[in-house]
Amino acid sequence: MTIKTRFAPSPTGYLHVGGVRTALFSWLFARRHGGKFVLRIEDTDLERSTQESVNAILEGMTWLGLEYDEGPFYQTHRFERYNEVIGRLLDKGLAYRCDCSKERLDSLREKQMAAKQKPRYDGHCRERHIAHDQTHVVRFLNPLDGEVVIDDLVRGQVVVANAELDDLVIRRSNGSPTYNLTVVVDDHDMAISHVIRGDDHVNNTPRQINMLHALDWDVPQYAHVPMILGDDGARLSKRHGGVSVMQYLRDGYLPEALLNYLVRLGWSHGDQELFTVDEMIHLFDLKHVHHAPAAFSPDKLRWFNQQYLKKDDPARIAHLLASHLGDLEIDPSEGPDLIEVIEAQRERASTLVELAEISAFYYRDFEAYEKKAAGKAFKNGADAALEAVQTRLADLVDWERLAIQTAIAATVEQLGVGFGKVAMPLRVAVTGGAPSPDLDLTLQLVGRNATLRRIVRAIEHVRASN
RNA sequence: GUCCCGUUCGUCUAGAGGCCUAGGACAUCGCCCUUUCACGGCGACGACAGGGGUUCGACUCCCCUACGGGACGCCA
Repeated sequence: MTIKTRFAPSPTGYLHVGGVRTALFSWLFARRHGGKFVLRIEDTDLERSTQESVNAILEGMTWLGLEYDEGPFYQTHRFERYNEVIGRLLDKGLAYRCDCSKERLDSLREKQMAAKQKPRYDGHCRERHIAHDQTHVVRFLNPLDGEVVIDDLVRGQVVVANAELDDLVIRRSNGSPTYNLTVVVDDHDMAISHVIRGDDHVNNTPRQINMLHALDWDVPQYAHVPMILGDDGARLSKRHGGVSVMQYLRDGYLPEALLNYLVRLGWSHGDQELFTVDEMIHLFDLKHVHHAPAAFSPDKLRWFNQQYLKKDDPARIAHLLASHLGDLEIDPSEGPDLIEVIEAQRERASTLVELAEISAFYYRDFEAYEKKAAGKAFKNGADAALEAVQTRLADLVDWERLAIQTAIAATVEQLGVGFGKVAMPLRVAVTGGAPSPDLDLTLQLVGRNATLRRIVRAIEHVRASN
């Protein structure tokens, strides 16, 4: 059997991490088994679907590298096919028209709730044989007896009694087909072998299986993966990661870090935390998908991102970092080599945004000294140390770290003080207090002119404030 | 309310009846490294929801309770 999975979002909002995680699992499963991955846009809700949302989905998939082999297919382009299937169901007596009023349905629901029953359609129009009229909804004739068994690849066997189900609407009064019908038709037409989706769909599965049976079509394999919760255990919301995936791009996350974090949310391979995309593909399986919902942890995502920041190709990071530096109105070509700066700073940041912020001082004079650092470094006497080291640095023929190191050491010896007495004020003078690597390397990268200029500025600052 | 699903450190998780004195990761705290900040290393704290069974033996199997989530739309 050819393995084929799909990701089928509805374009009614941004693409968030929950959706991405489901897409990732589907994609991984297809790749793992040499199958195909389909993208299908479920836009039958004409009211709420928007082109912006479609774009957001496409954009997100591209950013994360979840490339699809077929699609995107749009359900709104397939209404003719859905109607054909609905017609077939009608002809076979497996669906019927219903003209129950909203009022009748509402009061029915109220009565059932009051009687502590599950609210559901009572089949009122089943035998009424309402004549053809486009304004009437069409309902699927669900079996009354028996049960539906789902052999779910992650949860095992799930059994639901048909008595719990009702005759769901498959065509609205405006003529458009509904979700449960379109999924069944599309998954069949697109030859989907494995339906991997969020477990908010388990309740729909028995209905879909019944329709599949009515149509005499094969039932695909199902795998319902648990949902992602916010870090407070409640439903994902904007407060904790429920934002558009593109926000993570803006916030300076690397796509592979997000993917790595997400694959570990609900899936595991022993104790392994770090997976390259290739490893994910080779190791992913449905068997190790956890059954319980998982809470999203921004802290751990940051950790993953830092891991990737530390080991990714600097040239690639440079490319991505440039745009974040641009946001700070910094042009990296007007300063030290960006690759060298990245190699010096990378392990001090968790995101590209942070990396840009702590690297700004290499490219332009900072506005103000970091208060705590300045308080410690700019004590009385710091001006003398700065003056002494400035003199030696100004005399350097070669502006490179070894020479710089020697100059600092000579100053320390000349003054007869501890290394920190010179190094601390010097570091703050040059970096403003930002996290920075070894002093000699830092000064080398900042450059002679900027270094000397900043030392003078610091001397003035110390004298003015003491 | 009814149905479905779930429940291991604060969080993500390992765990397929004896390998569990319950392992790893994030976070937190401490120590080491150190020229700041980090990285790294070492360590500490910290969990099988509760109760009944089954079994020589239960985190693992069964039942009940509690709690949590999902579904119950002419949304998907």
